[in-house]
Amino acid sequence: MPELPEVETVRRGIARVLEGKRIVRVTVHRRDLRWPIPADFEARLTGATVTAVSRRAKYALIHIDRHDVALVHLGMSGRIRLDPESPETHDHVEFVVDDGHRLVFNDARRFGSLDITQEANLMHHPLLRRLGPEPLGNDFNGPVLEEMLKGRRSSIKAALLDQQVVAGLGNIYVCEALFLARIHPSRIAGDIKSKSVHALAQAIRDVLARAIEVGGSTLRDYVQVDGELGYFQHEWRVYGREGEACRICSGGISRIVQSNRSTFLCATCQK
DNA sequence: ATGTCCACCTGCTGGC
DNA sequence: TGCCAGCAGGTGGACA
Repeated sequence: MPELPEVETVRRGIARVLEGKRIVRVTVHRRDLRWPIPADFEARLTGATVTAVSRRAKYALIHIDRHDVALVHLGMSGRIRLDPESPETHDHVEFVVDDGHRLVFNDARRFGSLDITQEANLMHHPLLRRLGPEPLGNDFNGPVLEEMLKGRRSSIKAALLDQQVVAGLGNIYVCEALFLARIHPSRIAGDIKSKSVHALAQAIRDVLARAIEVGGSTLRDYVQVDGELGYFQHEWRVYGREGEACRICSGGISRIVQSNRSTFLCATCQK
């Protein structure tokens, strides 16, 4: 479910609930997620005060006043519910804070993961250390993307899904960004002209920023912390629209399969 | 090194 | 109604 914008939306929701609060109870119902939740996970968090909630790529990072950081990855189906009225299947972990609010981590497919590590080692964590630049950060722009793609012989679609090239994109936003930049997903990454790569970098920033903007609005009512797809899905230009009309040229949106995943594109607009 | 593919797991949909 | 194939927002690790 979650690519960078959804994780950012979740991060904001978590931050509002946790920041400055003391964690009074952590309950793990199931440890065998993508990787086992460490045995000392509960102990290291219980009694700690949350100082900040940040994000790196698709990881939400819960910083506590013990020089530790909890890593939260939602995988494909992970969600976080705030003060749920009733339990659901696949509720794996619960966090209770000192003002009574509860956050519940639910993940049907268990591709998500939870870990805890020392703050000083955070960026050396095996799951974080190889990540490429944050697309919305100051370290990402056209020339940087160009450098990352130089010599790459994979398709641009595959390259953008590689978290070492740019961190946080997934299947939806890669499709959308390539459409905005009018680049065909099958193009060889390293062969794309400089000007197009620069347009692509901007498209990536634009589409992510817009999705966060719209996703964030669902949070205003305090309902979902959650990470359900926000309202941005109504703005999808190609993703999930096979057979429908391109919003630019009215031609049909097509679906192809690249590395066993669906890619959506307009073959007229994207060259 | 780089690129491609599989595996991990559950739930849902559409066709028969 | 049931069954089955195919699909789903991720990604580390095995392999060529």
